[in-house]
Amino acid sequence: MLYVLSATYDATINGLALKLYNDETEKIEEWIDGKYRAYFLSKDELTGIKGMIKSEQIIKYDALHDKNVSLWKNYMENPALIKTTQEIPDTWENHIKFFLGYIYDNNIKMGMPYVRQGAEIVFKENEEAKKRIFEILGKFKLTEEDKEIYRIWAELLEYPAPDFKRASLDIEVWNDGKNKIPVPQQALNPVIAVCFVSNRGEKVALLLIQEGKVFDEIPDNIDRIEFFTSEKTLLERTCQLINECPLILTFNGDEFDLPYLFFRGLRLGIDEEKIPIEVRNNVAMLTNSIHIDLHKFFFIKAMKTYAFANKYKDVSLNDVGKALINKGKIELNKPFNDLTYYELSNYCMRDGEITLELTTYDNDLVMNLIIMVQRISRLPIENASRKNVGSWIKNFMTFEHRRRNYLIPSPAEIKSMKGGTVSSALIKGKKYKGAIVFEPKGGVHFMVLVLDFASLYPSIIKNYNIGYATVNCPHEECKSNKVGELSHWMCTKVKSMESVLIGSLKDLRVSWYKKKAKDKELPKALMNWYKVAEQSVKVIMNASYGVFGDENFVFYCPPSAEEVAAIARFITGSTANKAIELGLEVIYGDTDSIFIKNPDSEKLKLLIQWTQEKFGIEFEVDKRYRYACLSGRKKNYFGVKEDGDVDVKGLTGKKKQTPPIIKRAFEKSKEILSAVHNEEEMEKAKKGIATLLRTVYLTLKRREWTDIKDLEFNVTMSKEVDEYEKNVPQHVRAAKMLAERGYPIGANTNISFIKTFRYEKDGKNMKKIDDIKPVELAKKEEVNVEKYLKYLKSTFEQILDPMEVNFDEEVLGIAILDSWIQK
DNA sequence: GCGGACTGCTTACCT
DNA sequence: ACAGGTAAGCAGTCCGCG
Repeated sequence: MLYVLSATYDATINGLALKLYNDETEKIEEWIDGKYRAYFLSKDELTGIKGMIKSEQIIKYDALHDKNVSLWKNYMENPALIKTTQEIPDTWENHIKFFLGYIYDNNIKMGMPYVRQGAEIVFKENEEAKKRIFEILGKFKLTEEDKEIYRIWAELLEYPAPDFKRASLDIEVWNDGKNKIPVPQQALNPVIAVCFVSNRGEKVALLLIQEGKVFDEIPDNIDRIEFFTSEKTLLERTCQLINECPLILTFNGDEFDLPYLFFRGLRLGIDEEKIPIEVRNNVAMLTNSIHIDLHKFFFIKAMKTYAFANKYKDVSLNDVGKALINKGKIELNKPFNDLTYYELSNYCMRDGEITLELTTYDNDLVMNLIIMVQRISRLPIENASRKNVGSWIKNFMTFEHRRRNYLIPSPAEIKSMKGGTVSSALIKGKKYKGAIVFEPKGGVHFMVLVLDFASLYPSIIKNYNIGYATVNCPHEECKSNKVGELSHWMCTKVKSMESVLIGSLKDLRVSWYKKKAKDKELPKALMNWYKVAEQSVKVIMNASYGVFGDENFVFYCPPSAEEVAAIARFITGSTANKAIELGLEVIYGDTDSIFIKNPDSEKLKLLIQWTQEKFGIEFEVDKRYRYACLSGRKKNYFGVKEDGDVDVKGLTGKKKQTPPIIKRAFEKSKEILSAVHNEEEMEKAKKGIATLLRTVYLTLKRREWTDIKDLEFNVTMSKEVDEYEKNVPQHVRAAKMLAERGYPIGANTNISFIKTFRYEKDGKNMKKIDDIKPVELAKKEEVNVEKYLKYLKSTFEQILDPMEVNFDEEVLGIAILDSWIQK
């Protein structure tokens, strides 16, 4: 079968080219269509437009005004010419990319199986999947119109995907260790090593023979090493291997490996046509195969937080590898040039292995996530794996407009008709008021239940018919349909597209995929597939409300976003009030959750019943804490589950910037706290933690740490050094020091620094000044121990305060006494 | 000229 | 280019004092 992975505009034929993956030959095939012409719409008949081939009159439904409109559909010679029409007033749909328009108008199911039929390709149905879809649809009571949408989603989610053949590619470039990062566009230094690792078991290293380098033992984890005396031949061989593999995976290949190969190839006199790499703005495409840059994929914020639960902190191969497959980069202590052939190929091969395995671990989870996102978003795989959720949602909503023959409104039209927000945010600079967070009751609470609303925001979008067309709709009779505190009203006559698209995905997830993902009765492969489906939908669900409040989103609609948040406050707020009214003890709650201490089961049942009936949203016990320890600060607590698992939320000890010496103490405290079942054991735990902290305190005080790296703060520098205009934070100062010494420092790098001090002349006296230094430059004597003790204290106060332990008296008191006795 | 109070910036977290 | 709400620490500024 042929899986549609990619769609592009091909200027040489002025048409569309699809890339299809053949799962029998494991090769990419091409399919082209030179007939399709892009078009735009206009209110009036237009004449004298350059490149216009023909026009016809059509009818579209205008959702903003809830009426049909007669428009002119103007076909254009080529997509470049459409751009020139964007400034003409009363025109629509001239921002749509050629290949996306093609996908919409021809209902190309991206990522789905097709077969050839003569010159055409047709969708290949799968009987087993069809049976399951039938079963799924039976679970819902739906109108015919809605049923079709559920069916379309279910089809995309149910059809199996093949085990795609793929290989990772990694290159190493000559470097003399002076910390200069090689610039791809210049490609001054030779490529000395190239590695390919495929999921069919092949591991190949291409090495450049260098003068003076010793031939040592070849690592046994490599199938094949090919040595080259000429770099040009090595690159030609690389191109050949790229062409032979349908999918090429890299980590940062968009910005480095592929452009480097391309420009280096040109520099060595290889014909541009013979290099199968197309370097574009921040993206590198392959002519005959498909390139997926995993750095881009793991950088997608929604993926990072919702699919991978923030397990990796910075998006580096080392960090992601360690976090997801427990495999990090090989640490080097000398420049590439000084490595032996063995060391070099081993290093390069490891990077290649990590890159490949990131897509194969857990039954090809990541590869399947990419395919699933491609299907739901209906984007070419290169776009789906690089673009953020906003692009996914934009694309499937645009698709749905074309499918229903709706006019796609311009962002300006939505904005001018729907206006702005009416509430004010608590945070300066934000557009509207968001979620409610209850004041936590600080202290240790035994037996705490956490109840929450399943997919609260998507459920609100569905149940309250939120959308750009339905919020503050043009009908007089809808104006009284208000919920919560805001003045916006929702349409009672027309269902919003958002409520159907997002509501159906939510329904499918809640009543099918969530259960099936855990169903051990199912064949293993199917259960795994369901896990992927469940996760992909979750990622999209969690972001679905936010996009409506993002001014860059094409269907940006501030009142929609604001109304969703307001209804959520209303729902969670009334639920908490009802709980109190029933005599339950609410100790905390955040956005969609409510923490109840030791509830009476009858009262709890009543609350759940009341809530389900009143709001029609699943409200259930999500977690049971043997005890929860609330620091008294919002978004800042830990809870110990019945199995002893410790859930830590927002505490400083868990933050990535916290120095390892303090983090380790925090982890040990978690172990101690995990064992606590009652008040008595809690008393013991308090003593255990005090003893633990005393040790850390003394280690710091006596400067007895073994490695200064234990003291480093790890902070991400999110911008370039010179973009910090308002002030210069500590980590940026550290970055500057490193940059001066030639270290490669740029945006999104992690900066490790030590808090230090120095003396400065103050008249006749010397004055102590707080300072910082990059860990690479800091010396033991300079360490500002006082700062670390302060940080230790504030980190642990978050758990000691609620446990009624006084840091100074009960922890330091012991420590001071202890150090006095020892002297 | 000094130092505390205050604001704003930045990062990392929560839902 | 999803959203807003919160904690914490630091940079820089304001302001009263004298």
